[in-house]
Amino acid sequence: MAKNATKPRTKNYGKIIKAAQEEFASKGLNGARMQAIADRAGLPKANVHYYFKDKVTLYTAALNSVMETWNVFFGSSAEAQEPKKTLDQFIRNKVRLAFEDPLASKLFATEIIQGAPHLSEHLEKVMRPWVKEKAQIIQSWIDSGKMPQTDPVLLIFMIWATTQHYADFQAQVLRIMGREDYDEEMVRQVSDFTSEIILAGCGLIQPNLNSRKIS
Amino acid sequence: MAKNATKPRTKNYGKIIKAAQEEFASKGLNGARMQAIADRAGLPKANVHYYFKDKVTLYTAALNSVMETWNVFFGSSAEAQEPKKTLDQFIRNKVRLAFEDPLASKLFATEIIQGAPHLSEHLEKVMRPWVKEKAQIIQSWIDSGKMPQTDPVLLIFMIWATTQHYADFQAQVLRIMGREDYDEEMVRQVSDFTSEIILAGCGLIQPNLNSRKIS
DNA sequence: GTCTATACCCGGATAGAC
DNA sequence: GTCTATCCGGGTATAGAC
Repeated sequence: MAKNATKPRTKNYGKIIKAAQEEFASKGLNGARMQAIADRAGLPKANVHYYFKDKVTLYTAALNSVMETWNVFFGSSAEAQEPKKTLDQFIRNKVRLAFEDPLASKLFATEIIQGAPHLSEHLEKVMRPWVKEKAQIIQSWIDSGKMPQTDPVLLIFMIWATTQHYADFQAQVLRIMGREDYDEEMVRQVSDFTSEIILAGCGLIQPNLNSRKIS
Repeated sequence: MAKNATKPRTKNYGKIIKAAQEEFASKGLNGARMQAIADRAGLPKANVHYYFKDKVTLYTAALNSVMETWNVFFGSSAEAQEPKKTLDQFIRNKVRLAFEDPLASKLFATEIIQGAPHLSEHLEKVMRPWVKEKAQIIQSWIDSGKMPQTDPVLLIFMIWATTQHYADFQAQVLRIMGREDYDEEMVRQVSDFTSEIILAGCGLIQPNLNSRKIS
């Protein structure tokens, strides 16, 4: 992205971004403290301002960093494979991401809830075309008789909502299930459950092949 | 809640709570401005402090007000009816609530994302037992052969996630669909879609009875 | 490029008149 | 009970030494 990103400068840059993601995700833009970010990064506060001129700039950078990561993950996920396998893989990837990097999802969610003031162009320029493209793939499956009629966009929303829930509402999920933390076993169970309900809901598989009770 | 809530005092009380819900939902606890809340309520700032001694107290009150409303809605929703109708009704009620009062959901979501620091007892004392009770009802349906084996708790999470998505991620949904606002037609379509996928996913109906393309 | 010390402002809270 | 004027802490941002 930068022209000469080979300098040692880049090292701190990354540390600050990561610290910022953590702080912004748990406190929001206004609740976050530059001091706290500096502490997490192991730097004096003024140093942070040296790299990022102000709070909003840093916030935007942290947000963009998350969006880039997500794009790498889901950019060219599946071209025009078979629906069952493609949707299953997509759901499992999203569930894993939610459990492994909940902060990214929380940061994004907070921004959207507040009306996406710093992300509106990204929604328009990146996410909207992305959804359009994927929706067309799904539609082509429907048209060619590979899956029953369903609204592709609402289907994508449903997958997003269900998977991100485990990242964004982590505190609620853990409290209600009486757990301290997530573990690998739960990733598997949520993946199985979510994939199964949605694929069966779309008529791609028969309901209830291997559901298990969890709580 | 108050002992003598008959005084004119109650009028402002309500106005402030409502104003607070709006402000906190769109800005978060830290981003919200007492001045802005006062303006929305049409009162001088000091007046707000007369009724609520500080910002956190007001925030908690706004949050509790939302929780009470939700409890009224979903407290005794369904005893031990038949699964198909009960789940369908529950989903449709939640969708409608999401579209009609997105602020309540946003306020709640922001609080949970940040770790539920002001809601932990409510999660423990109210929501956890609520889920436990509903999960038992679902389990009894499974045990009596009225529906196939599924994890009741994950099912509840899925319904919450999918429905609340339209409230919390309103900005994203509208942008991606290229819409300006929600309307009655969309409430219907989302209700139909969500109910259908989930009921079919649980094996309670056949997939795709009346889906329609929306975008 | 790094860090300490500080200026400045914003906003929550209150004192005190009406 | 209502409102104006003000105080004061906390937090962003920067000046300037190293």
